Formats: sequence, C-alpha cells, structure tokens
Amino acid sequence: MRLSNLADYAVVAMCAASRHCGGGKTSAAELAAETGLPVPTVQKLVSKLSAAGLLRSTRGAGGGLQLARPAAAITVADIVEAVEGPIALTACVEGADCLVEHDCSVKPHWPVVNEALRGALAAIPLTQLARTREIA
Amino acid sequence: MRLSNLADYAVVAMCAASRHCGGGKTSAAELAAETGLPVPTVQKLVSKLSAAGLLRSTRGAGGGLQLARPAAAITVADIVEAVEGPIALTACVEGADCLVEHDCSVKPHWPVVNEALRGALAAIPLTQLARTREIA
DNA sequence: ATCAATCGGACCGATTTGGTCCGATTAAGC
DNA sequence: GCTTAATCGGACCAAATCGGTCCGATTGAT
Repeated sequence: MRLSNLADYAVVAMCAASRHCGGGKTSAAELAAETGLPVPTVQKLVSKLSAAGLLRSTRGAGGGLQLARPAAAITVADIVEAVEGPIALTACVEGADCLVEHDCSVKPHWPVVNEALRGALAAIPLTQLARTREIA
Repeated sequence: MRLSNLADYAVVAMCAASRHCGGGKTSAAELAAETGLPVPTVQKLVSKLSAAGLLRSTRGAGGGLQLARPAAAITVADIVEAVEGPIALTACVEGADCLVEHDCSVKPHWPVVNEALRGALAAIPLTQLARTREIA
C-alpha cells in the first residue's frame, strides 16, 4: 500500500520543473541539482514522463526539457500513472482473473475504492504543489 | 500503486470467515478450501490477522478461528493494515526524512491524499463484502 | 499421560524495484 | 559541411521485498 519511490521522486521533479515553466527550458541535470536526486535517476524519470506526454524533450546541445502542458493541467494522478502504469489496486481491476473468481463477492467493490484513490490524486494539480509550504 | 496479493487474499479470507461467524469456529484449512488459496498461505495470513486482533485463534484439538469483533466493526482498512502495516503512501507520511527535506513543497499534501485513501478503505465493512454479488 | 490437531515462526526462491552505466541522437559553432 | 559538445534514450546489474513452502511448539481431548 505504498507508492514507489520513483513515483514520489517524479512528483518532486515535476514540481521543480514547473518552476522553470516561465523561464523556458531546463535540463535533467538541473532538476537533479535542485531536488537532490541522483542524476541518472532523474534521467530515468524524464524518459518515462516524456513517453507519457507530460514533458517535452529537446535533444542536442542547448536542448532541455519543458512541460508539455500547462502546470494546471497536470495532476499527481498523471505523474503516478506515467511512472507506475495504470492505477489498479488489485489485479482484477485490470481484468485479470483472480483464482477465486467463481464466488468472489469482494470483486465488485474494488473499482469503487480504486476510483476514490484516483480521484484523490487527480484533485491535486501541479500548480497547487508548487506553492511552497503555504498549507503546512 | 498496487495492493499486495497477500492483502487481497486476506480480504477474501476474512470475508469467508465472516460467513462462519454464526456457526462458531472455523479453521485455516477450511478457509483455504473455500477460497481456493494454498493452505500455508492462509496460515500465514491468519497469523498476522490474529496478531492484529481481528481474529481470535483457539489452539489444540478441536480448536479453530473466529472473528474477534462483529463483522460490521471490521473494515477493509483494518485488514490491509494488519497485513501490510500502516497505510502510508510515502515514507515521509510515516515520519522518515526524505532527502529533499529542506524545500519539499510536496510533503504537506501527502497526508491529505493518504487520509482520502484510508477513508475509502475504512468505509467498507466486512458485512458489505459478504453480500455476494448484490451490487454487481 | 498420550495422542492428534491446530497455530506460530523460520527458511528459501522468485519477482519487482532502484541505481548505474554507456551508446545514439541532435543542435550549435567553426 | 564537418567537428564538437551536450543532451536524451535504452540496456545492464545489484538489492530489497514479496510470495510460497516447510517444520516445530503449543494446546485440548481422550
């Protein structure tokens, strides 16, 4: 019942990237310096985030990264799904057959819980996270 | 972002145990037969569930298991926490220092998400799960 | 006191996760 | 047009956790 470290890091990294949104491009190395994460780890993250369409990467000298969408249109749920894949608490939510399929009275309830979690994550846009410790 | 298989199994096993509530005691072997899970796995589960105070075990010949509380007073959150430990999406929710502590603007938001998830799990008592496929 | 049936904990293999490294690609500069 | 430099992208490897299996300790009935 725990979020993977990578997903946690990704949220922090995207939060840092959103601060560079006005100033144009940033780089994986810069994000690593600001977040304190290892550079290769950040590179791995931006790969997945780019593939998911959350970041837009420009290669070559002078290249870098920028948000593919406005920060307000990116939620924690988007970031988590980009790194960990679809949010599914149990295998049967994704369609896999559980081994007690014939009389599994629990099955119908999981999608409800699943959507509750997803809704909680989708309710937090990147703009809200960028406000440094205002709600602490 | 996925529940462990053990936690999923534990919910199913507890659901099966609740059906024996009126009839008194059951056993790990019986639960295994009803759920289709391997016997040793169920034994492992009942150990943790007993330690968490959700099941009461009686040892010796003719012993067995029974719910320690009424089924209505046991929620999915209780079962998940019994098997997986406290529900904490990130390490910082539990008090551990993240390595970007000094300016982690994300940190204040995790407890909110965490409670939303926990609330969704705590809203489902065992009695609701026992109703076989009524809400499908 | 013996026996039988149960739970409880310890051991082992497998999968996933997290971290590191090197190569492919691209744009700028000469 | 070529060289150079800086970047992203994917492949490789170690570690931790998870899942499964087994055997021993404890307890009540006979």
